Amino acid sequence: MNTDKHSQGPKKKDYLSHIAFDSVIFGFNGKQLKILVLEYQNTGLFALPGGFVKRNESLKDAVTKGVMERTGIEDLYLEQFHTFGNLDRFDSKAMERILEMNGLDIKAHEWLLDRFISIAYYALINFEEVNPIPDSLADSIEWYSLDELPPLMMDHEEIVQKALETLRENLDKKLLGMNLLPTKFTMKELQNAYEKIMGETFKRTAFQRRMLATKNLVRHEKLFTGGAHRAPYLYSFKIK
Amino acid sequence: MNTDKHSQGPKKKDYLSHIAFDSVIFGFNGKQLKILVLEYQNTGLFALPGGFVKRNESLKDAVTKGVMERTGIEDLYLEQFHTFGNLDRFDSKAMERILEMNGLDIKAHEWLLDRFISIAYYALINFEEVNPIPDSLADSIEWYSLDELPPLMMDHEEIVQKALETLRENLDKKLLGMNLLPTKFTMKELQNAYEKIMGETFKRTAFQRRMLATKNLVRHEKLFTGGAHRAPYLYSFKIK
DNA sequence: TGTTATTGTAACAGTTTGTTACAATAATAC
DNA sequence: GTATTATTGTAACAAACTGTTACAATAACA
Repeated sequence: MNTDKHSQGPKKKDYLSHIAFDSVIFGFNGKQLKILVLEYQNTGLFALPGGFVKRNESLKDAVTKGVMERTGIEDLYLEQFHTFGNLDRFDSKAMERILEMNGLDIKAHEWLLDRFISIAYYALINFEEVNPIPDSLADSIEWYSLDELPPLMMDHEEIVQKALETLRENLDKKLLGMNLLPTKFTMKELQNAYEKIMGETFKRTAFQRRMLATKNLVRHEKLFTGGAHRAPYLYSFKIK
Repeated sequence: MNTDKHSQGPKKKDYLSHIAFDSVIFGFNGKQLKILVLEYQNTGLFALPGGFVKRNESLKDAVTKGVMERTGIEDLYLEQFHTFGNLDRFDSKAMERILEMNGLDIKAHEWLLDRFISIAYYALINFEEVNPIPDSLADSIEWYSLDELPPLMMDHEEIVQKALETLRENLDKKLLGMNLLPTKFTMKELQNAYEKIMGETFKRTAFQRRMLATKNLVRHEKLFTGGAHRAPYLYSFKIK
């Protein structure tokens, strides 16, 4: 736990003004698709994990490091999908409240109340393999189902929607590189992931044939779960 | 022609610092695919048309207006495709030279020499239907074939590559909404556009059948070119 | 040794895509 | 007129892919 909770927040001189990033971290456990949401200290405000870009680091490094610091999750494969720049997208009142509730001086952090453009990234992860840790500004960090999201700050709901659209468009290409599933998984788990992400169901036999036809899967030993039926094979993604 | 050539450049207080945009304008005339490149006044520096975002306008409005001002082309359908934020992407020496050669005071425009993150957009247009006009900072604005591009400033060549990749991935979805072809066109012209953009050839009969199967085309009268052969039909895109 | 639930495939049909073939022309030459 | 030439619009067949049904091959348990 960070004990510097009430020490100084980000300093203007260290960061690029007007530039922020936000991340949509999709998590899956074989059954449900969720996303990671922060709740800010004593404010009732919910937001996506985000941050700012230091003057001396690349955008990509800033996002990789920033998401790690705010969630405690390492080795995320983050993919940029859109940059949000509407005029109404920044809510200085909310930001003021977050600063106030964290005992940070508003005058010293005035630059945070200005207009920001945000570059958004998404990632996929198996949420049973990670243990998210809230950063010093946040009260909690929790996995929420997409249909049970709390009201999110600013335009963060729009960001989630766009992330989901992009994820659906790229699923065939991206699932392989992502750690959404355990290293070894059954065909049923794979189908479940596809169905939950795409929001539609697939016929078992056609799905299985399509996946095997991609030549991206390696078959391993069978998985004996104790069920009174034929045991399924385990598969893993072929590394190209 | 802008006669304020040597008047003040963009003022720091009017713009969001550290934020720029760049555009890749693809042009096609039925035969060749080209992109629009600016050459800066007396510097030998070539760049994509770009600009900055005013504090009181949305990113989208800034790009729409900015591209119009720098190229003279109106009604472009611009599509955001990536945001570039590497550390090495800004070249302050080049920017200094551009200011100098345009008689702009470097001290007064120091903010332009700082690090910028750039949101990139692309557009498609029929380059015989427009007449690009260089803005006051630029010497010329010209259409260049992709394989005859001059060396571009900063990371602009990387931006062009990424634009081309995105365009290829989205061609089926995007061509319809874009004004790349004349209102009415033959199947051969459409195939030519596809081949030049995708960088590969297609079988005439299969291509024709695939296009007609999309139900996005309306057939019009025939086009009599004077050639000693059957006249092709003209088509236009169906507006959905 | 049955019974039950689930998995892996084969078989067939229906659809889409690749390839070849050929008839239907516009202009021109005679 | 009629033959010639280049190109276009489709049909016809094959190959590949997808949807659907059927069924054999199991793990565990009664």
